[in-house]
Amino acid sequence: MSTTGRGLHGRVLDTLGPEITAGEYPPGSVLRTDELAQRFDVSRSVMREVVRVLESMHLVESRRRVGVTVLPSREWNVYDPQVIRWRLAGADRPRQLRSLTVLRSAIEPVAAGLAARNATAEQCAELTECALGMVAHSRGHKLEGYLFHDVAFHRVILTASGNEMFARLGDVVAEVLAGRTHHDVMFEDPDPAAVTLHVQLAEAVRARDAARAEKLTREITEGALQELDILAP
Amino acid sequence: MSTTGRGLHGRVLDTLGPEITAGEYPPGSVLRTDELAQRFDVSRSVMREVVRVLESMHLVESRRRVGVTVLPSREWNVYDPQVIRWRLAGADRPRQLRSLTVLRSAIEPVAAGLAARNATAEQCAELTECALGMVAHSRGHKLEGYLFHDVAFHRVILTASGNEMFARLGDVVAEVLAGRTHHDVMFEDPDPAAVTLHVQLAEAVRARDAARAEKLTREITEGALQELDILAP
DNA sequence: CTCCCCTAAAAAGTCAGACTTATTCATCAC
DNA sequence: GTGATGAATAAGTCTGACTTTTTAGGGGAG
Repeated sequence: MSTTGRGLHGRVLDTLGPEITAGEYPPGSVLRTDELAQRFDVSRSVMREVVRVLESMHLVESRRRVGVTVLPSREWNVYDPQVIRWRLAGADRPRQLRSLTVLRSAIEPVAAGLAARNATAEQCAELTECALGMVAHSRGHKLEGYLFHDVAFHRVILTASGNEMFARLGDVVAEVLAGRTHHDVMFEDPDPAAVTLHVQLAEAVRARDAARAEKLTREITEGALQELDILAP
Repeated sequence: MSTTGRGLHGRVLDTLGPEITAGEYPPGSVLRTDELAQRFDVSRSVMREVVRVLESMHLVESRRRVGVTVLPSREWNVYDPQVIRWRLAGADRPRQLRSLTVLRSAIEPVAAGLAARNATAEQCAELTECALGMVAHSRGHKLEGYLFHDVAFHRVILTASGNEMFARLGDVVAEVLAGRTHHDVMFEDPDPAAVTLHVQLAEAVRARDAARAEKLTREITEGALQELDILAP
């Protein structure tokens, strides 16, 4: 699941990328391509490709006669799935999880409202199926099964919204939900109220009730915010 | 403003990237690095770096013995500012502008609510200044001046939210607003109601009234949706 | 002494060519 | 028909030489 193909290039990237996003090099630090190539025992060609990719993510900037400068985190492409994974794997995972949960709380209600308007019959069926799966795994420490259906549920909502920007956040939501299950809260069974909300949301979408779908999703995401001790607006 | 530095690498990227995002190569099309290098009259090294970057944006996938395969748009990193610019410059600009405006309508109200809680005194002052600037340029075909202050206003809101994911959408909002002014609607002076809403929003943030700030922003973004004939939820 | 220009050095950028490796496809034996 | 074998292909990697840009430093003119 660590993504980046298995070429030499990918392996170097998967080491250097996390180091940078973890803040191991303070902004303004200068790296030299040749030194990096030596350190990773790869040719300059490979190292240059790695630097180019990091540059396209705005993690670094390469300038002649200067070297490869690490940029401040304000510049980073924080929506790049790769960058998100690297940061979630690093030390400031909690902060990251909060940012993303707040993002969810903004996006998902609107997406659900659109899904209620645009979802196909097939998507409605998938939604119901996922909700039922969540119910079935909501008791007896079946956290993995619950997570699976939860992720699928939210993915369908985002896709069914018909907005590609929303659809592309499916992976982000999946990471957030997985993070919550695996590392942070949720030691026991999920909150029964949350399960009920998902079932009701599936119904609302099927009934084409956009306002209700939006409201229910707002309740779901508010629960997620509270779990992380983020004040509800 | 076309971004990507001025190396050979950047120039090739600025040609090939837009071609791909414009859909000139249907998904599944196979490009060969050597042929591309010939076409652009650059060495394979440079071409490989370009392909690597396109791959990191999930526009293409490179596989041995196969070549460089163009991926379906569903895979693209549509939040990459570079990709956004390329697509906005291309043929499906209108669709793109709609997607982004819907995204705005989800994000900005929540961001404004957070800004009302977190904005510094300095940011409140900036906000007021921007709003006054908008008022000053709201009559007499001073569209450029109006746009400038409008962009600055929304940037401050997104930054003041304190959420880095929101803050990073400043550029996107700037592109959307600029697109609206330069190409699409708005032949005459801006809607006076919108100007008033911005002034009131600046006041609400200064007064730390999160609920009001959120509601006012929702009205602003609903106006933007209506301009593009997108049904209001 | 200050300021400007000129030179030299440093690091990225570019190129060319040789070689390696993985993958696919077609052929052939069973 | 199925499975193993081999050859062809295109990306992947390495090396070394050369170019270009930018900065820093030194020397000369005022």
